Amino acid sequence: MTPSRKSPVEPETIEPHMCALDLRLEILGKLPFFTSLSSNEIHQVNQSFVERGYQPDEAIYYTGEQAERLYVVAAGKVKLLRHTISGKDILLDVLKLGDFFGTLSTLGGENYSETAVALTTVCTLSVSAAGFRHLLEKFPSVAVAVLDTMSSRLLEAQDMVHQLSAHTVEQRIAFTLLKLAEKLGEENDLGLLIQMPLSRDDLAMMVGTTTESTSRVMSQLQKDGLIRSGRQWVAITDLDRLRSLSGYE
Amino acid sequence: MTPSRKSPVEPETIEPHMCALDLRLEILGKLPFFTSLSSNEIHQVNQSFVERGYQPDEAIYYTGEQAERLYVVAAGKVKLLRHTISGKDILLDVLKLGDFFGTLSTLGGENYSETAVALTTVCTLSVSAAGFRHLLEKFPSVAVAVLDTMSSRLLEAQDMVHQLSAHTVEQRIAFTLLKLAEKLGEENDLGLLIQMPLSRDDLAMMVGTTTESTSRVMSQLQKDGLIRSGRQWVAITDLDRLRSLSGYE
DNA sequence: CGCTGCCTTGATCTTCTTCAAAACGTGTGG
DNA sequence: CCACACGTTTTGAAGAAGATCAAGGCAGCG
Repeated sequence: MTPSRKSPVEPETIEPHMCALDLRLEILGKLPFFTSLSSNEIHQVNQSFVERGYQPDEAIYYTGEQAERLYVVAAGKVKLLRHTISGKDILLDVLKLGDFFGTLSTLGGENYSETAVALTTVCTLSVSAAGFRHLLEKFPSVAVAVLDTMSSRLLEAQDMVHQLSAHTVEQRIAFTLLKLAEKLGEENDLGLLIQMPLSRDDLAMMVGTTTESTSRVMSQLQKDGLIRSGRQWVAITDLDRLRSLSGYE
Repeated sequence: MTPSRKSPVEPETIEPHMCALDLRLEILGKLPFFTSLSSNEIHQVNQSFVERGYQPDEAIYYTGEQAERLYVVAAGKVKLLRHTISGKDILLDVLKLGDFFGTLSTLGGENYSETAVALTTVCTLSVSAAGFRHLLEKFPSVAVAVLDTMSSRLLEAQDMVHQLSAHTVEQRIAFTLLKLAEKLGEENDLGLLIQMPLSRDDLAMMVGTTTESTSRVMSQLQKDGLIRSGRQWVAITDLDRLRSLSGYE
């Protein structure tokens, strides 16, 4: 049943030149924050940003560290997690090209509330809290754009709360797969493939359950023909049924 | 055991004059958004706001309605809820004097993702999305303040996700009581009293469980001397033990 | 005083976790 | 190219946590 080849997920390869100047400008210009700016202004903005690369599984920052910077994903994928005393981590979000993370507070002096880890090879652009505040004050339209982004993030988090408190593990997994597909989905011969290495364990951390429970549910979903999945990859084959399963209005 | 008198929670009485002009200015001036403005500027801001009163249990807006306004609580308390198909609502947050709700998106054209209901007699000040956008562009410092507020809101929502996915019902109730006490707590002879009508059912909706489970946990907490509680009210008598129970770092 | 909500308590049943072990896939080094 | 080794995934069985169903109690209010 399961395809006999290796993971269909493309292993993101990033060459050193990928964070080069022209690329940077293009990436910054496409950020929702800066779409309203002229290319000249983008150039100014670019001055404030610093680039940096990370290897898979390398941490970008840890929970509790002084929150000093705002990051933007310039290439690759990043995951945000929280730890618990019991060692039962939870995975808050997965970020791709153009997503930002770190601190949006312009005050500084706070701590990161989550840990950011490179999921693939990653290149980030980042700006200090003070530098960001500067940008906001210089370009009021940026502030408005940031606000809009923030409010949709807040909505997402509340969706998550909603989802966690009122649904079964199966429903939560269905919902999470749909969300991931929306963000990282790529149509191919297997179905709608989620473009990231995604283990049962990752999924378990996202929906707040165990690896075993996740495995059982995934097996069932596969048997029912809603998904196809193998080692660290998942593709959706029946969006409609998955959606109705998720119980989301 | 239980005090023989009626609920110790003050029934918030609001006189018609409570939304009067001078009061409005005072309230607006105290909002985190506007603390940086001069009293003259506050006067300008005030022009954009409209006031309105609500009775307990009256809806301010419903999920799915066109999201056109940003509200501020000028008096009383407001709760935000989400509905599910199964009728199992969840309670996202309780708001008090100075808290804002509604839409922060300056775009308009979106829908409210939650329902806002007056918990007590309530007076709100509100501004249209367009009017708010106007304020942001006129006073850049406001935008920065709004952002900071937003980012702490986002953190709260993520805390909630964290809490829901990794903890037992008992821990979640302990945590929720602590959060409510932090926001609405008032020291008195019973302990740290949560100043709002708070039923078992409300709590259940907040932690994503049933009325019965909540009742069992609350009885146990009372027996163990961590809280005192009666019909629609809760007071905390042992903060430390409650905190350690909640399992929150 | 009796009605209407809230709150409590018990018994049963479902869902999910936990513990344990085996099967599988992938990349590695012989 | 094969075989081994490691991490991932699967499966089973026992147990715990919580949901559900069903009554009954208690407070406040007309």
